[in-house]
Amino acid sequence: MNDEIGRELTVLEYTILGMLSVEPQSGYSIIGLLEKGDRRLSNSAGAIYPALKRLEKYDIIAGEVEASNELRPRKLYALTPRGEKYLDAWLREPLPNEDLLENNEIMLRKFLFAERRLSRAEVLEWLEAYEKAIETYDTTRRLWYETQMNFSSLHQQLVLEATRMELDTVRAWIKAARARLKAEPIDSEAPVMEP
Amino acid sequence: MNDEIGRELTVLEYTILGMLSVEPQSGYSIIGLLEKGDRRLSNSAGAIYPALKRLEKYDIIAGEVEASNELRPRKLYALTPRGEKYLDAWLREPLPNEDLLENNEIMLRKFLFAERRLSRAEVLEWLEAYEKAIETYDTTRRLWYETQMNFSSLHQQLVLEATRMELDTVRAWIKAARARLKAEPIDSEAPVMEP
DNA sequence: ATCGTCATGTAACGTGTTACATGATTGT
DNA sequence: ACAATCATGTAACACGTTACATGACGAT
Repeated sequence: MNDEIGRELTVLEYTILGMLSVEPQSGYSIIGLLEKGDRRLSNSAGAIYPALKRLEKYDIIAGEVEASNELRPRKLYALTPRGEKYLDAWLREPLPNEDLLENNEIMLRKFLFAERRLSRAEVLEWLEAYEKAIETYDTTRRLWYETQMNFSSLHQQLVLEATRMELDTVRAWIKAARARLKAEPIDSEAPVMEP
Repeated sequence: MNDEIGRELTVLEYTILGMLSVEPQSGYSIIGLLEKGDRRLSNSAGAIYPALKRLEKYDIIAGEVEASNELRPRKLYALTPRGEKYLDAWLREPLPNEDLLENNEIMLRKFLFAERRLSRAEVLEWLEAYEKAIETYDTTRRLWYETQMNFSSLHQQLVLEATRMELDTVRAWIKAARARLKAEPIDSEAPVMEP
């Protein structure tokens, strides 16, 4: 039982942890979820089943064959206490100063899973941190290409404009999300406290 | 000299082709370009140099050591005629109906490289096709989650809202880009015709 | 004299891709 | 009877990551 894994989990692995945190899943059901939802992720048997085995080996998830009275037995995986720690650490992890727009999908995934794992206050803090990181990202980006703007061709200018628009969209979303979260009453079982 | 490679080139490989289409580059200079620009791509020596060797093996690019009078020799790669065909085929490739938002960065990269490879008319057609693909993407997406919206939690609703906003942004950008391209006069050497 | 930059490369490793294998069940 | 779906898995392969190796040049 190694306490240290020695590497960061992959996005796929964290996503699996997030899914399991909502409800125990089998390999097959995870594939289904990935097909419907996240298009960027693998969703192939050759990626999922080995990932589940790895996570089980690390004692991050635990699999159990569903009640044997079932005719078609599936192996249901659930988070171990250690797995919950890993998931929560990922959700609370400080935001990167670079690659923010590039990882916006991952940010949204984290936000999604945070609903059940973090308190409303923590989520609001997280959004605030995200907003600040976006500002930093934006100013450095502006400084960089203001020097180069003169040389830019038409297409280059348009691509830069696209990233600017995307940044503004993320900013607007964060603002809206914060407002929504402040206005809306807290869900019944949002921050689970029991073991 | 295999005429068929037997696989699709990777995004990194196509990006290298695009860079070489603007100007011959060495492995080291490509690393520099990737560091400054595309954050999502590898930019590590262990990825670039093997990729260049692969592309050279396929006769898609050709490397030549820079004038030996130079003290520090660098191997400059340029597109072969075959490589130009591969790049142009990629740029003209029909757009996917799925994964559009997920691949928006790739779309922008294509748009960037298209400036020198496609005619203004072709670029406008491409943008039109992109716009249509976005509409299809949007309607199927709406249909899908209108059925599930009732069950959505607050965070789920906000994530869906985020993707909706991103879609609108892409739409708005396409509109602006088309307008700009129609208004702006054509660059001097936009579609290069000489060998 | 040494450090940072320019410049090209290799080796081990690991995740994800593609394709295949297996078998029971449900629907037509 | 046959196809599609449920369900789990394996094997070959390959790209990218990390780390290391090498060496010349310019600056302090």
